[in-house]
Amino acid sequence: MQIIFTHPFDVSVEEARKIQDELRGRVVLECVKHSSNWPETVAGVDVAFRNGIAYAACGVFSYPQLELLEEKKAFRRVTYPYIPGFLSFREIPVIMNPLLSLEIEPDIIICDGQGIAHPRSMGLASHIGVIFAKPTIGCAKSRLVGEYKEPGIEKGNASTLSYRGRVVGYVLRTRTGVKPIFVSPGNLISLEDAVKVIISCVRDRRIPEPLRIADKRSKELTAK
DNA sequence: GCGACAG
DNA sequence: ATCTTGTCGC
Repeated sequence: MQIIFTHPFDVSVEEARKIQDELRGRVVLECVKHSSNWPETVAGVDVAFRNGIAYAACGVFSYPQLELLEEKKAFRRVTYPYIPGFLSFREIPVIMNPLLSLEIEPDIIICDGQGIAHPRSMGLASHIGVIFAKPTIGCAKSRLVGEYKEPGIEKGNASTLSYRGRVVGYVLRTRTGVKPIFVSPGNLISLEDAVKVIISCVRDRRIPEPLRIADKRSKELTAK
């Protein structure tokens, strides 16, 4: 993969806000040129923390079989605190190298956080999507912004997530009786396709496979 | 000023 | 996110 837009990460909140406003203009909410069997591969990326060190893991999977094809990991000292709305600046530094060193370039990258369901439409997934000019999907375990009505208790139910009068994502019940997940497009993909892909990546757990495995792997790194 | 707030 | 024991439910 190639970086097509980069910037310094250890910035103040004011600078971070400016960067987000600048990157926002580069987000594309539709798929660009792809065949009927797109995507053929999807990647999941996640970061775990321990003692001031951030551990990242990313895995590339075949789609829709979801067989693990390649894995890349990395760790880095944490240099940015967690600030709601600025998660990107804390996680992207350590996620960068694993993504760059992948031999198999994934068609879509699934991120553990929001896509455009963000105060400035620049959640982690959108940020990563713009930096790499790749399709990305935000898949979060809880809400950052937006209103929605609780989806039905049964697996498969969903409701829209709206923010400032716009539908920015979907609240998906991936397991009966279990807390739903929040899906929003990151970049170069439509809301509909983002949801379809995520649904196809869900096996028998709440979290879609690519992300579940990446989460597992990053946490394993934490123990060593 | 008060409450909300991805990971 | 991380820390951390037991415990409820399929």
